[in-house]
Amino acid sequence: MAGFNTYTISELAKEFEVTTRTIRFYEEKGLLNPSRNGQHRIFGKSDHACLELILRGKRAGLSLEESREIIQMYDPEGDNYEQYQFLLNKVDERQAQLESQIEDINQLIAGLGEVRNRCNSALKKISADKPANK
Amino acid sequence: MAGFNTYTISELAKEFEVTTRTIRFYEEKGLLNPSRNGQHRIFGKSDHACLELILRGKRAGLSLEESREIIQMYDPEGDNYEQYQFLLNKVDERQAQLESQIEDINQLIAGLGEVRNRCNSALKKISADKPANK
DNA sequence: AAGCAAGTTGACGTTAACGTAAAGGTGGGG
DNA sequence: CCCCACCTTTACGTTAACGTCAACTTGCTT
Repeated sequence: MAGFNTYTISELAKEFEVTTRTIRFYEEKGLLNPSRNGQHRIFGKSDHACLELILRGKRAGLSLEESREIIQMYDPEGDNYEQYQFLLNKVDERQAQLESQIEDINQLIAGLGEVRNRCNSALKKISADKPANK
Repeated sequence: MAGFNTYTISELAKEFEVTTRTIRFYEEKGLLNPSRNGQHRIFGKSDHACLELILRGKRAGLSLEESREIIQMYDPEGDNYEQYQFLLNKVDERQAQLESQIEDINQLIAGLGEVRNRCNSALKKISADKPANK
């Protein structure tokens, strides 16, 4: 262990249940920016937050590129009026996409509800055909 | 065109905006089961429904394997009590997974809300520093 | 007959997201 | 001093999900 809000690569790996290879890969892709102590990587609070976001994005079905885009929103490049307006638009776009994704998932769930109904009907019919055990 | 509820490969491709290669690939993987007129594929209503489900699953971030699993739920293999019970469990599992996926997405959206707030604050500050145009 | 659009089967190429093995530096404990 | 656990870089391997030719057949149309 090094400082306070810092992590070694294996600490991060253990906490988020990923391999060290995965973490190095995310760094390669520019999604994490650890500092160095000689050769060794030192991950800070922001790396921790980024990794959390990446993995959440992954569970949500986002690609690393999409997660990177979201990460960049948290850390805007310019600071003038147009930049912020542009960023707000991007935020809205991304939110719309995520919401339409929720719709798709809800439709899948609705479909499963239909399957469940059929199952229950079939089970009822079976137990009606077999009134043996009562 | 052939019959009533049937489609050629390019009709399906056009309707769902995918390539014919994609459709053949899904057949290769056993996700679609077109009948044949000689060499030519003839897709029916169930193929149409499956393709719709596959693409919805894709937008939701599911792999083809996961979509296949869901498809198989619609068309149960056995028909005895245990089979239906087993299927009901699978349905519940999958639904739970989809719901937790929605949670992840909602957290991403919440994060975007934070970004939006920061943006708006920054914009307010900028327009406060520049009361030139009243 | 000739050609063109639409379909077919291989077969190899590509990208993303890592896995996995090789070969080596580095600080502490026995 | 030597081993061990942990870290490093380099590099090739792998899987999913198609893309992209190439080389045909088939049916219609001119």
